[in-house]
Amino acid sequence: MNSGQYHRRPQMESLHSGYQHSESPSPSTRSTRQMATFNGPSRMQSGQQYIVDLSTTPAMHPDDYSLAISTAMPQSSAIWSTPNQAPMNFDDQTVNDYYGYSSAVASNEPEGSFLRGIEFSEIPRSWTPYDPSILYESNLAVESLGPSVYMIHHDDDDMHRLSDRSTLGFDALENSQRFSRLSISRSPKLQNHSTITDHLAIPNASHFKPPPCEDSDGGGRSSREMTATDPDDHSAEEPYAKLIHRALMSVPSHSMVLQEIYQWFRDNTMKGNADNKGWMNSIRHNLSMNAAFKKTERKIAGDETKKSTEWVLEDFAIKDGVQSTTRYRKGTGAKKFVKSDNPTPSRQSSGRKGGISARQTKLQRQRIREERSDSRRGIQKHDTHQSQFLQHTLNQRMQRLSSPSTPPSHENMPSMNPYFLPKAEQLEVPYEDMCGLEVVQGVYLDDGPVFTSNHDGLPGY
DNA sequence: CAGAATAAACAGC
DNA sequence: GCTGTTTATTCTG
Repeated sequence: MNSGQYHRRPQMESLHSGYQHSESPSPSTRSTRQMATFNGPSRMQSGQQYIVDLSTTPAMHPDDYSLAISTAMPQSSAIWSTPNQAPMNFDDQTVNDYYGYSSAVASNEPEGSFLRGIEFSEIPRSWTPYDPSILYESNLAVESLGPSVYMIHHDDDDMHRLSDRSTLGFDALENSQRFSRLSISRSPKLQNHSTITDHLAIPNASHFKPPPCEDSDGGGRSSREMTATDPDDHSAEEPYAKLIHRALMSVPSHSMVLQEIYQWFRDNTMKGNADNKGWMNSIRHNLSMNAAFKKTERKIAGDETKKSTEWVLEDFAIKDGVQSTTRYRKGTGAKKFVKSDNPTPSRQSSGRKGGISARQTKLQRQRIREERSDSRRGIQKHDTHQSQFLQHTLNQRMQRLSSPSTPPSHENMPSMNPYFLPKAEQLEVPYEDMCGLEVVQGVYLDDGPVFTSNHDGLPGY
């Protein structure tokens, strides 16, 4: 395989070479708007075209490759499809009930309206909203955005518009995690650009700890990571599984071939710039071992004999994020590996190298933390106020969760995913209280998760 | 002890 | 040689 063929900078993917600009009536709004159209990327079928509403981004620069997506999506068929799955209809409650992920993947709207009216196959692989406020307004999942999203140019009006969102009060805080994730997903390669969080004056969401039920990892560690206290060094903080997850989330299809993942790492992480190829091995290891990633084959258009192997995010991973690869080994569940009494010297050596590297990583993180703590002392007083504000908000959330008049929403429901249930100590509210769940045991098989309840032998949900 | 990084053996193509 | 899977080891929190 020619690895070079995948060497595209993700920031450049947003605009296909077929980009054109025109004045045309919007088919969705029937009003005359300034529109840009462009053909899709290579994997789109020929003839498919994109419509971008520039009216929402009056200050788009020609050399800014970020795009605006119209908020006036046609409300037609509700199709959720990924290239590797049969289309899933949001309105089909039976489908959503099984996995419980789909509608909440994309939207907080009860009916789950993420990308209603457009099919994923029509979306460029680096679909990139230009204005983060669009995400805010349309409840799009920020997690679906890659680092390339955060390249925004310096435009005072836009910045003021963003800053204005900081005054939205509770609603703004409700969505603070989205902004938080924006900040933590910031690409280190884009440090020379303005970033959303650089200008967001919302009670600085990047310092907030997300509610536990929304913690993608479900563990305390990740709370530290996901709060993005140090947005610049997150790539050094995040484990491979999460980085891979981010890579796949950066494209609308949530799928990449291995070489694309490699390239994403080169472009967006420090790991990908290492001299050796150990990081590639680690990526492959994580892809293989983590149930969040599924290998699929897709025939290459034009040549039915050739197939490309793509790695796709599982539905639950799209919604919930990934969990540790170590804890969760495909097919074997929590298989315990038997240590051999006489490990080969080569294995010993490998393990030692891994340990040494882990220690170096830790020291590096310590240095970075120390440097940043020095530079941040001036804002600590502000942080204290933010923490109190956050605690108040979280209390409100938890009250709503436990209120009998407020049934748990999809958003707050723990998903049934093959990572099993999060540890009890990680939950401030027991799952049973939140969702009426019984004690559930699960086994993940190749065909998917299988759960049993503690009575009647019926599924536990 | 769980999680993470790392290396390497091995098989298939 | 690349890809994918699996096993093993060490170190950290």
